[in-house]
Amino acid sequence: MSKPNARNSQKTPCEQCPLRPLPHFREFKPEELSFVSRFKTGELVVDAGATVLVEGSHSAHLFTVLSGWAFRYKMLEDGRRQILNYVMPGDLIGLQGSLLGEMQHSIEALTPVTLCVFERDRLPTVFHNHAELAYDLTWIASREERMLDENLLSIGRRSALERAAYLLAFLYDRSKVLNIFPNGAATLPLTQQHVADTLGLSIVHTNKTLKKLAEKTLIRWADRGCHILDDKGLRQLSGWEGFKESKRPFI
Amino acid sequence: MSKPNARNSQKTPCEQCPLRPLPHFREFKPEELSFVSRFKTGELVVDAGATVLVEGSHSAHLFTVLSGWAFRYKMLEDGRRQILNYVMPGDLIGLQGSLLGEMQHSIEALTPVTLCVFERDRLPTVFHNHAELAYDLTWIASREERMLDENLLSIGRRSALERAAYLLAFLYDRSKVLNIFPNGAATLPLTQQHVADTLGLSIVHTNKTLKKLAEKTLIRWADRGCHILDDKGLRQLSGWEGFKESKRPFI
DNA sequence: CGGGCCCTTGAATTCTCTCAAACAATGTGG
DNA sequence: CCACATTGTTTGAGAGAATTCAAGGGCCCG
Repeated sequence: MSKPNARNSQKTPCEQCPLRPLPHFREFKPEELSFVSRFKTGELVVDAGATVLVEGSHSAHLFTVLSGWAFRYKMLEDGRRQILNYVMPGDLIGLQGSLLGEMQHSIEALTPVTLCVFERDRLPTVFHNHAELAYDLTWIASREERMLDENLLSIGRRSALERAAYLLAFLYDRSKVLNIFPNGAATLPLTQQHVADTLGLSIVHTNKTLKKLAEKTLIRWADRGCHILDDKGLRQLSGWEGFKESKRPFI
Repeated sequence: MSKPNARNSQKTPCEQCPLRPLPHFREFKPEELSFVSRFKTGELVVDAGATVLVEGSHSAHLFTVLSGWAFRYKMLEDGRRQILNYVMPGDLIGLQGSLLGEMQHSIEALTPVTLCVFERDRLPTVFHNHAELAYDLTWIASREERMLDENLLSIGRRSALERAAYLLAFLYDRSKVLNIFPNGAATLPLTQQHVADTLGLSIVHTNKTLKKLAEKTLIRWADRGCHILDDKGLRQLSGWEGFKESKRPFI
């Protein structure tokens, strides 16, 4: 486990947030925006591979991902690891598992990540003075549940091939609306070990399964990442219908 | 899929709620109690085996379980079923998956179930006028996430025997604080098919796995249910530490 | 008494894991 | 620039886990 190597940098005002103009996110009223801008106390930059939060710790902060990818995971005592979900720009970190109290999972950066930092102990202000934002928080928690439900269905009941196809389609679906693939070609910044730990498979079998997907020209694995060639084909193979999500809130 | 066979019966006032006095739940202020009592519009009784909510439907209601057991599940097109979580007295139904919009999962009663009914479209009132209750809603969503995280870890990374032990310990842990085992002997009202669909295993292999737990005198399967003989042994075998939960809110 | 539901068991097959080894790409220190 | 270590990917083979198929038994209820 490497050190966070965290640097507090100057703060990007929320009014100039590069994510907020995206059509994927709901619009904010000016007063909401100004409150969030005051709620945000700083920024945190984390290296790829570094740990953002550790299971069992108490974190005084909530984070919103400004850029980069990360993942949430839990481990068993003997080292077996299960990746629970992935975190991308616009996602809130720190709400999952508990509002207060110990973190029930760890978070690790997959790429260099920039985080907006919020003080957890100012949450009551949100609930008392900003009902719409409080509603958004619950909505966000509910969205996370929906993803976990899907992942649970997948791991529990889909075959290895369907599972892999689902995961890649899922990550593609989430990321494509975030304008993070400038050249158009979607590359997921994962290793096969991450895929294995998400699907609940061994790395050897994961490799053989991904190879089958590549043989069907649904994906191509290269340059330490997964290139999505045919997202529709992946969804079809997995029997997953994709997200039915219009605009979503983000804080 | 059988019909709900739902009956609206007379309403138990929240002031006389049999669950609220339990030490497991946090105390309510009088005004919170009176608001919830007005928020509650009725009661619904559902037979064992009946479907409470169906995936894809729009439900105008939220429910709190007053008595009985149920479970949330999702299905693939070809009929494979994954049970996502169980629902017991004090649990809120209808928050998972989406605040508004289509249900993303179905719910089925395991025993006869009595539900307190709330109007979903009065949720904004909660957020605007009852910040503490709004906070509780988010807390409840967060608790559900924690359980889903644990279940995901279990299905993804635990062996069949560990998984079964975890599930039974988990259900026992949740139910023991609810005062629903009057005689002291804990019996979980499940069939082995339910266990199989929760663990992501076939029914045959589930049966053989449960038999091993019985041989270790951790459980006894009889009378259409699972008798917990040694919950500490189950936790130990599964490597699960149990809930670290003090008082919890409920609505 | 028959039918349905649930539990149980055995056997063959399929899937997935572990072990083992090798290769490619990258980065580091000399 | 090369030697070397590290990380990530690939492949084969044997062992182990879990599935499907098949059949039988117990119990409750109409």
